[in-house]
Amino acid sequence: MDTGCSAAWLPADVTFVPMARVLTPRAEDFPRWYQDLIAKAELADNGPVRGTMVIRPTAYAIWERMQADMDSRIKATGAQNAYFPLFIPESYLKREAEHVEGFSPELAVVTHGGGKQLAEPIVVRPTSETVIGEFMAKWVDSYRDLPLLLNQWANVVRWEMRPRIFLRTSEFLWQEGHTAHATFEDAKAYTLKIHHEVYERHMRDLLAIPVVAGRKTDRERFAGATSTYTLEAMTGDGKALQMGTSHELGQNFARAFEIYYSAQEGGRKLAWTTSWGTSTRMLGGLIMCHGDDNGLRLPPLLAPIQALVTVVKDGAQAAAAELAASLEAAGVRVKLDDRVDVAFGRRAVDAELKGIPVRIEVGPRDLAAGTVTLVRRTDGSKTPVALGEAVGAVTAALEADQKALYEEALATREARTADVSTLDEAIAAAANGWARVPWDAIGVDGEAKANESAVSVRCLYRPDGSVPASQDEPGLIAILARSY
RNA sequence: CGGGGUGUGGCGCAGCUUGGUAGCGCGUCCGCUUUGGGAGCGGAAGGCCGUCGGUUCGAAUCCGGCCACCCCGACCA
Repeated sequence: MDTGCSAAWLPADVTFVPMARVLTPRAEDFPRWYQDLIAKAELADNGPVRGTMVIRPTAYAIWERMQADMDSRIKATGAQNAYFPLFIPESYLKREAEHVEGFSPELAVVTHGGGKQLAEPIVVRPTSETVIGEFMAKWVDSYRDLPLLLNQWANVVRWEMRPRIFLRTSEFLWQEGHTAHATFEDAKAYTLKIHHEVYERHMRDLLAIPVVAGRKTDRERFAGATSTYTLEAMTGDGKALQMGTSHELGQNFARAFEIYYSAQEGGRKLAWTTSWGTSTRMLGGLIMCHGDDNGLRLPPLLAPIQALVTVVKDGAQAAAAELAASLEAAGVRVKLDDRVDVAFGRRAVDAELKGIPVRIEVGPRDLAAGTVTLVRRTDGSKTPVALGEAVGAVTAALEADQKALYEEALATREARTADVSTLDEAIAAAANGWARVPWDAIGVDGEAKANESAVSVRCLYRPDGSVPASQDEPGLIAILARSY
């Protein structure tokens, strides 16, 4: 473990006694590490009902920043926010055959209200295609009403058999977009725009997580969709995690809910709809992608607190407060930790657990030398910096570490991705990471076989990286992996 | 639902085989000393031992029922 003894005022030969183990190391027991981290960094708790979670302020602040970024990107595509009810008549779900079939095993159904049995059961929304479809039908009359671009931030409920905080809980928070278009081409173009310009960029630029953008196989397609696109991230244990998804719904829901419009050229036409979502699962992806044995590591652009100015001990308060003020003036999200009555080590460990990108230690010995100590969470480095250059050093570190985290995640993913050419090789490779294999060598039969080994086809894409229009295109590349 | 396991202060556990009325670590609270990588010492609070019943003079411990949760197999953002 890096005990970080390189500060200027320490002789080079000094070593600290390794501190007590804070988390179960990832290599020893990854699921345990994940749970330890969530508990010790105060990110979340399990709720009283199995499968539910309490998102604590530390994690919620991260979610709020994800929301803010995503929300502005979504609005930039022209969509507007709205809110639809939590309760959906059960009959709505039943209107789209494949949709009910896909969701019925995980529905929470309300049968009683006001002390009486309800005439018609009410479903707690697992997703809102159906209610929104109903209202789109009401609101769309003319081609002039299209495209209709809606988004909502909401909670949804899907009864889960095997819950895991953030990754799979019975209730989670998300944004779900729903749009209606006049033509297939327009619907498709919009879906891909969300897929690439909103989701992929959000994940890459804000979360610093490299994702593979591809198409789901027919087997993995969303219930009721004609095409499902996905963004897959690699977790720290070499599995795959679906970070977001967009669907072309064809005219399935338009037909079920009668979303017709009067066309410019005359006649009554059926609209084409889409839906797309990202959820609090991204918090789990963030932890699993960037976390290390000392805790979470937050990308600076995402971090609610980017820099923590730590007063090491009495006598440095004034200088630390002044530095914090300078950082704030420079646009850095900074917090001052002047709790000198709490042991320094505890405060340092806590900041590391929570993934605060940089810490600036200000102590009497630093000040005597006219410096402060810059500690970077990303690589654990400790560097003395002249007091007058601290603000610049912090902003430079934040900028560099946003990139460094992405590069590290990308390098790790590539190192754990095996290029293979047969199904057997792919299944074997999936034991330790991802397998990249020609889809023609797998096929629907191979996909079924892989599933028997708990390996799934995560997505398909063309050699040039673009998203295929069908899984039947020749020459596609498949990613096979175990998944969450 | 099939297989395996666990229920003991807030958290993690021991005690159970060989019944005698509950203990440890962490955390919390108070005090003093500390403070450059999870501080030390002293003191304190906190538990109907999952639940119901049985055996017994006496049950956390033995017996039976029930409940809950966890892990492994069938779904998903």
